[in-house]
This record gives sequence, structure tokens and C-alpha cells, in this order.
Amino acid sequence: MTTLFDVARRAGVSKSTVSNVIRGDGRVAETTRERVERAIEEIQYRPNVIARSLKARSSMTIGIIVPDLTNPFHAELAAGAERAANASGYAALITHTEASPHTEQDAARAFIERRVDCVVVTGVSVGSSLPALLLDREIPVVVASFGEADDPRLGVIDNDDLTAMELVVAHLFELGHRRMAFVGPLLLEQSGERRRLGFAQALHRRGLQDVGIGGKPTAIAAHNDMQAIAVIDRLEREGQKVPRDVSVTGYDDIPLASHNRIQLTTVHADAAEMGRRAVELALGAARESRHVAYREIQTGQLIVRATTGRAPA
Amino acid sequence: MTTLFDVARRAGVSKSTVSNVIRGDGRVAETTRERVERAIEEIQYRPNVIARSLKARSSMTIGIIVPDLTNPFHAELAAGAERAANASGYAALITHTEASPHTEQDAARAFIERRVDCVVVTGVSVGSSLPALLLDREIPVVVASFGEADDPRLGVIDNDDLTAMELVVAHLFELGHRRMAFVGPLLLEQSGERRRLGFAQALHRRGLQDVGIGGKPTAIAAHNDMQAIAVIDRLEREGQKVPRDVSVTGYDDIPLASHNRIQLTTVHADAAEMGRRAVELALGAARESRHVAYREIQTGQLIVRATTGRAPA
DNA sequence: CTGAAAGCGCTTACAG
DNA sequence: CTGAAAGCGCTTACAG
Repeated sequence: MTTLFDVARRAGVSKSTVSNVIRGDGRVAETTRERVERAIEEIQYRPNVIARSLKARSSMTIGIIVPDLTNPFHAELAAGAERAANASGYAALITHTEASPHTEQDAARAFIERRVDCVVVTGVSVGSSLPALLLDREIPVVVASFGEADDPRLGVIDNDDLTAMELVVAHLFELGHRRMAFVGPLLLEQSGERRRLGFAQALHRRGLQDVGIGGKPTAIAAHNDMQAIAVIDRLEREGQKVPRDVSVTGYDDIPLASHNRIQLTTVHADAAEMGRRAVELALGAARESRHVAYREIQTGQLIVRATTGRAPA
Repeated sequence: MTTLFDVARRAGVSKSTVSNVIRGDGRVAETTRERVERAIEEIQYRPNVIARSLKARSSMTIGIIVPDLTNPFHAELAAGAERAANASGYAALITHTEASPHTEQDAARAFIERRVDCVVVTGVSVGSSLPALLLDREIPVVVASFGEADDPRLGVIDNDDLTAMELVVAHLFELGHRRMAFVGPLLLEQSGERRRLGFAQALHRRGLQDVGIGGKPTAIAAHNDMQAIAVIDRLEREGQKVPRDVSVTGYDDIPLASHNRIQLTTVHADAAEMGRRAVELALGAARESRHVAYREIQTGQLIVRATTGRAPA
């Protein structure tokens, strides 16, 4: 690879001057600038960001942690975050953890060693130490759709799960359902617990409680759309019909939820926008060398489609 | 952040010695090693990979380009690649391009400037310059599921699309279909053309030709599963039934394809394994400072499920 | 407006 | 077995 020095030599100037034109530093004579730019063009010079990072103490890269890239909600969120990072000149180191504590530790270590400027996390294992590991190194982190985010240093972009689950239960209750169950996430994600709690509270207000999946529920509220779709698959393979025999709800409103053959009743969340906003907050904090320490909670709409219906008599 | 120097000072040795114990260089006295390790532990030292990269001329990171993170096939492939990279101590810079030439250029530039050791590409726009941009910089690239990969320097992990489309057409033909159409990818991906070609050739062998989507086909072969699922959605919203009125096939066999409500007839491909293998080839080449220049073609099984049936009378 | 010099945090011969 | 020194490719005061 060619270096600054190569273009300096070819243009007949010093490395400092080349650096000045590249960084757009004002004090460079017009003719010098042109000469340097021509040299850059001729030898196809591309600055070495690694060298720059070392000096600047900023890697110009952000870390993104997602439990499961294969879940469209997480993929959309990561994609939104990545796009926003790119737009600001940052590259994105993305790693998926399958909510495994061990993989999370490895990812944290890799991010620390590579000196990422900040990180956004779309989900972690229950009781994960990942955020603390990063925060303790003064790396700003914002968590999106997360569950209990108790560390005050965290940035949080989240959904109001409690309200959302109240909407879900109100809807099901109105359809006559009295035997309901919550089904947690496929992976051991921390966010599962808060939705379970919201569900339980909403039932409690109506003098009901979770009958569990074994308790012949007439309605099942799944932790997210992917889980809801898996539940429908299982029920229907067992010969039950959704929603005739059992109603099912999701959470996230992934594109597939509105597919003609799925038509899932779910809670809407704007994954891409959450990703974009998370990066905005994280980069802002990184640039000012502080933690984010700020939370933003949005409450999602309930989208009623065709997987919920009147409770069977 | 603490540096090598901090631990050297605390352990009362030189930076060289600390470096030697960290890198596991043999010639270090046992007691010295212990002293250094204790110091590292006490001040929680983590090496700066950026500095190491600068000296070593290897960034220990790989680039991954995917057109659409939201497509489970690409997500799986990227996840498999990412996992394999991590297992070898590499981090993964992932960027999604939406098959936009402009974004592809930006990604290539970012990868070059960050000196990624190699890149794996799961799809590009038609006629994309992305691979050449990288190859010309002596960066090994392997393309997976790609379409026409004409550059001999490329590594290629691919499916035998021609054979696969022959299987698809044979299956449909046997069910009595004579009016068939191919539907290309949602994004302008290069891989679309080869599947279209295989489809056309298979029809031609039977004295048929593509009637196009407007030609009232009784069977539609989609470029991939996501497109097939979108086609089913569209058809059924227009009041047609799949497969009663129209049969539909996909390609990839994403997890959703086997869902009870989808049951898509499709061609199986092992995305995660393709990703793993792609990284293996790319890293091997990177370590030897050469291009991959090697191709591996697998032919996928046709999985017959419930979106294909006898042609309507 | 331009260049010499120091330094970012490592690694790597090389001496001792 | 250990350390001093040079160098990876940049940036950034500072002189001139």
C-alpha cells in the first residue's frame, strides 16, 4: 500500500503538507493543493485509518451487539444502526451472541481491544455483564429494546412494554379470553422478563393469572413475532387452528407479520428508527467523552390482525 | 486507557518484556512472567489492537458485504461468516448495501481505508465494481451465492443454479405446468440473472418459454424464498390460491420456508456453512498474501413442500 | 504557506 | 533472560 510519504515525494512536498490537504486544513496554497491532489489520484492513495486512529485516539468504528441476526427485528435494528454509523463516517463491527454469556464476554473484549468509540446493544442474556464491562472502560453504550436497564450510565431506547402488554391483554380479554399464557423468547434474552411482568400485571388487574402453556390457554402472548410465528407453527401442526382454537399475539411487527398467510396481531415497533436513534445518541456521547445517561421510551400501537379472535365457547 | 508502558512500570520491567509475555514469546523467566501477569490483572490492561495492527500490517478484521441484512439467507450467511471470523480472532465489519452501487463504493473505500485483511461478499448489484476495487488492492475476496463471478482472482462459494433451476422446472413440468414465469430478486442483485438463465434453459429444453408474470402463468419460480413469499402474498391478496391456482417455488430454504403456513417448495442451501467456508478460504488466502482464486460449487436439493401442485385444468 | 520533529501504542530485531 | 531503539503511517503543535 502507498503511504503519505509516497504522495509527498511524488508531489515534492512534505508529509505535513499532504496531511493538511487531505484533512482540508485551510492554509495550503492553491497550486500546492492541486499538485498533491494529482499525486493522490495518480498513485491511488488511500489514507490508513488505522494509523490515523492511533494518533487521534478514535477508531471511527462503533460496535453493535445483536443476540440473533436471523431475527428480522434485530437485523432491521442493526441495519438502521449501521446505516446511521456509515452516514457519519463510522464503520460498524457487528457481532451476534445468541445470548450466550461467554460470547458476550468475547465480544466485549474484542470491542475494547479495538477501541470502538461506542456500542449499541439490541439484546443480551439475562443478568449479562456486557454493558458494565464496556461502561467501566468509559465506552458509551446505548441499549435498545432491552428489558431492565438499571445502570444510570446507559443510554436507553426502549418500548413501554408494560403499557403494550396491557393493550394486548385488554384486547384478548375483550374477545372473551380468560385462560391466557405468556411465552418467553427463544433465546435467554433479558428483555423477556419485563414483557412477562407486564402481561402478569395486566392479568392481575382483571383477577386472572397466567395459566402457563400447559394450562390449555385459549390465548398466547408471545415475547416477540418470531416466537409467535413459531407458536403458530407448533399449534397448527398439533391440529389446532389459530385463532379458532387459540389466539396468538406477537411483538415487534416485523414485515412478515403482515403477510397474508400470517396476519399476526402484534405490537408495532420501528426497529430501523430505533437503530438510527441509538447510534445518534451513542455517537453524541462518544464525541463528548461522556456516557449517554439518557432514556427514551416509546409506546407502540397494538396492530390487530387475524391471529386473535373470540375465545372458543 | 492503560498502555504497555503502564504495566511495564508497575511490574518494574521494560515494554519489550511485557510485550513478550503478552504474545507468549518463550524466553521470559517464570518469576518475571508472573510479575507481569499480576500487573496486567491489577490495572486491567487490554492491548490496543489498533497499535498492534499498525505495526503488524494486519488489522485482524474482515469485511462482510451483504445486500440485505433483513433477508434471513443473507443474515444466516453473514452470521456464519462472523462466527468463523471470531473463532479465528478476527472481528467483522459488516455493511449492507441494498445492492446500491453508490453504497457499494463507499463500503469498498471504508474497507480499504481500514485495511481489512479480506472480505466476503454475499451479493452485489448487477455489474458491480466492488470486487475489482478490492482485488486491485490485493485484498482477497470470496463471493458467496453470487451469479457471474468472472474475475479469476475471486474465491467463489456457490450453488449450481443451472442444475437447481432444471430440478425446479422438471418438478413443475411433471405437475403439468406449461405456462411458467420467473420472478427476479427484490433488489437488483447480480445473482438474479443466472437463475433466470437456468430457468429459461430448462424451459427451452422442453420447448417452452417464460410467459412472464403478465402471461397468466400457472407456476412461478421466484429468485429466492423471500421473493417467493412476497409473490404468495400478492397472489393471495388478489384472490388466487397457492397452489390451487398458481404454484410457487423459492430458493434458499430459509427456516420460514418450512413453517406450517408457508410450506414452500424450494431449493436447499446451507447459508451458515457457506459463510463459514467463505471465511475459511478468505483468511487462508490473506495469511499467505495471495488471492483465493478457487471455486466450490454445490448443488442443492429440491425440497418439495406444499406451494406446488398440479396445474389447473 | 510549508516542513522538521515528536508522538500515538505497539512489535521486533539486536545487543548485552 | 531483558532492555534500548527503530519503525508502522499518520497528526499536530511549532518554527520559520
